[in-house]
Amino acid sequence: MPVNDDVFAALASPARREVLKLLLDGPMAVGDLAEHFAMRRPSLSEHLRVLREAGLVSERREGRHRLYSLDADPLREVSDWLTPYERFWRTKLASLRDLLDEEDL
Amino acid sequence: MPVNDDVFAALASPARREVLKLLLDGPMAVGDLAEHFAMRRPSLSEHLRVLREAGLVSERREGRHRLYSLDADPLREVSDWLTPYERFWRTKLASLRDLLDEEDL
DNA sequence: TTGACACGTAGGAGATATCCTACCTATTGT
DNA sequence: ACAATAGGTAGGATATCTCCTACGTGTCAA
Repeated sequence: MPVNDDVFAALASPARREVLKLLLDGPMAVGDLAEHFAMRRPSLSEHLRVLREAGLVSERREGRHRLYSLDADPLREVSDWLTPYERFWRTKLASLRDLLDEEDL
Repeated sequence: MPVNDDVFAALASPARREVLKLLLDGPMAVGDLAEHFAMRRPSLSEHLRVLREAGLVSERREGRHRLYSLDADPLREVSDWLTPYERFWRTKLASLRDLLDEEDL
């Protein structure tokens, strides 16, 4: 139930978060993903490996392509991890709204 | 509005996530925080610096103590960042429920 | 005012991350 | 069968992380 360290570590890289974002539009082959990055493909492959090992993406072979798709379960765990912190920003928002309400007088 | 890279980088360390967890119970001095860790204090100071620069904690000097408190705003941004991924686990949960419903026949 | 306390900073060692080039494997089209 | 395509692996250079010890700074208490 606790979030695996690998998930937070995987999310620490902007390139890997960008991969996840691209996969929001559906499965994508490595070559198509690569077009969105300045790095060489082997570097992207490494990022994909990190994402795979964190359980954030999965791979399906389709002919000579490899389609990567989003696996969001670990992100749900991150969301759960955030829960105890919610009240800390809820109260901030409440204070702000109170402030705005006063302004409205 | 996008999450700063520093926030995800800060969250990548289990020690730093543990600090955030401890601060859920309220502001704490460095010495009290240190009791929960095997590392030496200078290492903890470094982690606190990373958290500070990510805007996740803030420091208040109280006599010769320094009280650290949680600053959850960046975590709200992480929560916002997660939003587009929600439907990916929502549908998973829905599918699971459908499956269970069928089992119940 | 002087010693003890609470922390931070400096600097360095070792591990890990991130990028690269070169090369290997598997699949497809001809 | 063979060249081209898609993508991974190997290995290395450099940067960054994470920990350490040693030391500096500010504050309090006697």
